[in-house]
Amino acid sequence: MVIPFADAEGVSRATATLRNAGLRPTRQRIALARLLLDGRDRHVTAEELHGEAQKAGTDISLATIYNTLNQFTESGLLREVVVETGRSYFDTNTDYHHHFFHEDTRKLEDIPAHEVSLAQLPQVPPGTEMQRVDVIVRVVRPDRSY
Amino acid sequence: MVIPFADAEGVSRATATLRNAGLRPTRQRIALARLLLDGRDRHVTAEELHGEAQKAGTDISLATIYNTLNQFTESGLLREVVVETGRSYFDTNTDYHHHFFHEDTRKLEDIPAHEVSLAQLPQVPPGTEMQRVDVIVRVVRPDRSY
DNA sequence: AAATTAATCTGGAACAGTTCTAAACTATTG
DNA sequence: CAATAGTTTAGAACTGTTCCAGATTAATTT
Repeated sequence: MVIPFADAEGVSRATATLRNAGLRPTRQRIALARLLLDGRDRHVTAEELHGEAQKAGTDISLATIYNTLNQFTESGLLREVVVETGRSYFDTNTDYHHHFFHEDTRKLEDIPAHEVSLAQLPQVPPGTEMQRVDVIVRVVRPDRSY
Repeated sequence: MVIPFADAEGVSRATATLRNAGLRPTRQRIALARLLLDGRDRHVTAEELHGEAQKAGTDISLATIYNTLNQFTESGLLREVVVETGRSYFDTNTDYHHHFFHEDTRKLEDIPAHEVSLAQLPQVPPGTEMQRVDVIVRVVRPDRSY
């Protein structure tokens, strides 16, 4: 028998994190913060997170999953990564870093910050300012069928 | 009065391009090749291209626009660029290069190849090979409202 | 600690972009 | 010019996401 979220530790840490971010600590947000913001570097889609929450014994509607992922992203607790159309990935690592994208498994993997370096950044178009640079290294498992 | 596609030049060039790519030169593909593959560097969405084709006097169904964009991409005449979920951009420049993405106007702009250089590429995960590296520099028009 | 209020959550409908399907059409081949 | 293999099409279907209006819950006031 699993007692979901029995440890008060995680709950109060999640609560603090949410308060810091200016988000009211609701049952749903606490549960998601505990699943997501526990220090591990992860890349989840809304559907995946929804599944995980179910598995952890918390019923959270998909609409709330989406709302929460967006709110977490807006308040800097998560970072959104775009690698394919039609599917959003949310990264629990908000530090500056880049990604491998496994085209065949559709999984993201962090590239340690120091392993890519941009020797030269372009001058941005007049009247604009740089917001962020995304580097995506797309990899595949080579086809050995020939 | 506009005579659409009156110049035989463009038609035969487009036809040749399509044949080279192993694509049967149909009325629709020729029209799209002429709109798209004329040497200009452009970034179009399916909807935009659909609109352009209409304006040029060619009725092409949206399904065909999608089919054609995908076929052109598969055969190397176009390159797909992913910067936002839910919307695909097709780039007529298939050379190695990177992009600015204007977050506010949702427009892509090429970064000349020599203006970005990756000093160091990461070692790819074991068992995989690098397929492509995408660098997206996201820019915004700064908010001067304060 | 009840009442008030403001924010949040929810299921389901709506939506956008894209792909699928099966029938009609057309370029190529013989 | 008939046969056939490939292509186009309208519309349905699909996927991921957002919107909505009513129900619920956290915070605030009394």
